[in-house]
Amino acid sequence: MEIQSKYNPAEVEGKWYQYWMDRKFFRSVPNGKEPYTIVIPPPNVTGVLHMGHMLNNTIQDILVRRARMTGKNACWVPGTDHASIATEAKVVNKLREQGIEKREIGREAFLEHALEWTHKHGGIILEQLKKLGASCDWDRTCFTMDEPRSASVIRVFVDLYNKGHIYRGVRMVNWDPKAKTALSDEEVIYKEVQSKLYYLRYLVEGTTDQYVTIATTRPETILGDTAVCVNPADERFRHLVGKKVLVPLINRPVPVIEDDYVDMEFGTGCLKITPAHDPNDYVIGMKFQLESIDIFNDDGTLSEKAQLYIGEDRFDVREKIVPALEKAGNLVKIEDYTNKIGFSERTDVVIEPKLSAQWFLKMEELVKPALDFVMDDTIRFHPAKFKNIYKHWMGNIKDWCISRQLWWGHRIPVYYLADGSFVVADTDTGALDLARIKTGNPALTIADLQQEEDVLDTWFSSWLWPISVFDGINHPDNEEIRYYYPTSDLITAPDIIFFWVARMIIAGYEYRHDFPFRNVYYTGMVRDKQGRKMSKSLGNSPDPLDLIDRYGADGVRVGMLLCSPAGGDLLFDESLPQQGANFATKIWNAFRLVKNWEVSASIEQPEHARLALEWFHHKLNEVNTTLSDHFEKFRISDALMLVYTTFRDEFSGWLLEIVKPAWQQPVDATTHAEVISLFDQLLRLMHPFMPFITEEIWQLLTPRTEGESIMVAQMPDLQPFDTALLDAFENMKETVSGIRKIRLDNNIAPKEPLELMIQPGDKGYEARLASIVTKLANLSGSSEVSGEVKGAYSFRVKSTGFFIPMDEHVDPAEELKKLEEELAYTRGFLASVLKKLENEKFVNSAPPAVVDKERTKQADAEAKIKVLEERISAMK
RNA sequence: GGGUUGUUAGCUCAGUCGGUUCAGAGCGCAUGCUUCACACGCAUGAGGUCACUGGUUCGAAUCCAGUACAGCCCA
Repeated sequence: MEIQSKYNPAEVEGKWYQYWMDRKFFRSVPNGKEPYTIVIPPPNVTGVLHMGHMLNNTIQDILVRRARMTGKNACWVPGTDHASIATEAKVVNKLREQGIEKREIGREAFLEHALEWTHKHGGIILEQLKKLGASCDWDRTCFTMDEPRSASVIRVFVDLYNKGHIYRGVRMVNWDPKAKTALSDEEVIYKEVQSKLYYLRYLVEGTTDQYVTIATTRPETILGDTAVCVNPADERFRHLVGKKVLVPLINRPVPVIEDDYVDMEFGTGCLKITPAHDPNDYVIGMKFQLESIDIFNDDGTLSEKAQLYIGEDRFDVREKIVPALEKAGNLVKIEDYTNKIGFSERTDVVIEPKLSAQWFLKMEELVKPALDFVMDDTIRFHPAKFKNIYKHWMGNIKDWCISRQLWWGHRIPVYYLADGSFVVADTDTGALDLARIKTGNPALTIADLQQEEDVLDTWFSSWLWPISVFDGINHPDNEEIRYYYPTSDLITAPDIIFFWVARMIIAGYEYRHDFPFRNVYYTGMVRDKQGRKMSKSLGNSPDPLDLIDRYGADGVRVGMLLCSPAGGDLLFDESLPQQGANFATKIWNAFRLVKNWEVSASIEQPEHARLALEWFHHKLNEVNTTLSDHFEKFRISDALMLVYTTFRDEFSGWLLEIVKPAWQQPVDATTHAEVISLFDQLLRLMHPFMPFITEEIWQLLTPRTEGESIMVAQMPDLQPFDTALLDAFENMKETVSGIRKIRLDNNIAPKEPLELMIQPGDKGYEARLASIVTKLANLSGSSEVSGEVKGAYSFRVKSTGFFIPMDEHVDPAEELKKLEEELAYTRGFLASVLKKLENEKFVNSAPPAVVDKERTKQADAEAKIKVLEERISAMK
């Protein structure tokens, strides 16, 4: 067989993905096996794959592939969400470029444009995931606005309304003046900005020279002021309480009130109150029954109620009102000031707190089981530190504003009657029936009902995702939901712990009376090398597909994981996928070595090969056991590092080097067959991390029948291992390293054979492994001695002394110096052990096992000191 | 401002709930090697008062308290 000297990921990866697809290996249907289920965090339908997706989906694929190979019925459900605000914004922009305004064409036509957009862009991200190797069951691909999912959302809204959990209320919401919609608190990003603090003085009514000075960062909002507030304990302003002051420029008289909310230390200690445009002022406004004057239009321009600057943008007005105030004699001073301002996550404009009528979901009752079952580890968070954050949020939960003033989304199933009252039903005919009953008027028609214009928050559909992808809302008893729910693991980023994770848990308990997933694994955020978030504006995010082109999907997958502990950020650098690609090459080269051996049935298996293979069997069992433990604890990075070092160091570095026949010599058939078998098992352990190269090599390693694949092969069984043999082998490695070091220090070529003499102690050397040392260290021979060897280099492993006689090379003074350093170190170590053992309290109170270990250390150190002392005295 | 998490090698991080020669890994760095699968490699090595200060304990990177600094969440 001809094997290419270079591994070519681009060729191999496409081929095998198609092979898996053609044979429906990703497909899952309920059967008698234990299910393993992951629902994908649905990416935004208009988005493209970014580095966060790469990390997130790599981890999911690793878990799913491993589950499949450990006998489970693995099901990974892909899908996308409709992303109300982001998608609507993109469609609006696109239409605007064509000179079309959303309002002009109306809701129906707009939705057609949005759907068209979705069809055009919606599949891109899922196609990109295929390049990564994602083993999703593509037949199950869902969309939050497809038919079953939409019906689920509407059904849940109606149900929660009927249970009394949903209400309509006027609240101060986060208003996005660009998208012209309310946002939930979680969609607001607070950023620190350099702004100004303006000190303005208000004339006390009925005087001509008495003023009160307030400080504000938003001078334009004075037009909506309806009070000035001071702290009741503040002597400076006592005389003003109960009087009125005049709002500058418009001379509206407003009362001076007192409330201990006001911080006496901040600004002037005197606070202007604008109930319509500040959440805290709103609370005070309610308390004192102040008038609310809404001076802004929905697009952030000033309304007629502002009296001045009508129709002008809020930021333009800020520029203009300052000179006007100065001219009117109301501006006292301006200071630089740093504060945090909320920005829209989607449109990045400054959020305007605004009073408006919205739909809310009451959270207080719903969160109860969702909080308890996380705190008692029914649902486990990895890492567990996120439990605290979760608890804090759940404990301080506020009602969820679920309405959005948009068209792209699930239209709220509320139908208004002419008198402003409303009915809630999942269809318009259902609503009509309810309306007829409610009004007692059987003559009502659908035309008499006006459906709510607003749509639901996108998260109001994603929170049902683990249920709705199996159609468990519409058909709660269907076979799929009963088989796949609860799902196994959720892999997501911590920044949506409230948006999504918490709410899915809430919905799970409300609609399935059970948790939606057993484990939640929080990935870190992918940052650049300097620790900055990857963003389009910084241009510091590599294109994932370009990375796959250059390093192969396997290389990128390994690179993403090499350095990403759960919950910890990943500082991405191209050296990481480079390292992954290098590792793929390493595997390929090991394969070439093994596959290019000439095999001879007529030669005996050498002793060193037999021993090394026996050792590696045990090593593999040990690794497999540790690997299972890592996976159980979601230490995915550690798991990868383990297979990485096992393949590179133990398999390639030790095993293959030992069994490798001499140049152009054949290998015996027994050794060859065993190496192939061990290689096969290693490939299985590595497959979840590097699906493509492992499949390619697995298929070439031995003849396979049509339809076979490593991805549906089973992982090696967990078996016990001989730790004594593993320990002995580690000592052997130390011996070989000791000889190599002597060669390096003395410039002795590897080709030059050396003679080794061994002075056995009670530890550090096992004669049965001698043949391996002889091969690896290129020894001309080895023999046991009982005493000192003169004119030799020496080193020790445990209490065994090793000598390389080299009269012509050895510098006795140098050798003596090394020995004395080693002796001093060992004596120091012994002293610290004795200090413990001579301490009665230690001997009496420490566990016997610990004391025994100390005694062992003592004995080992004493033996080594004896060896060293003998050696030193012999040299003198 | 409130809450919360962290601070271990040049960098990124482990350290499995106080005890194996426990101070580790990967990368990077240094030195040597074009050795026959692999220089995308191999061999060997250097690097750390475990942020600081106290306390508990026979014993602390690990537990407790405080300090400094940093991050995250919330207002």
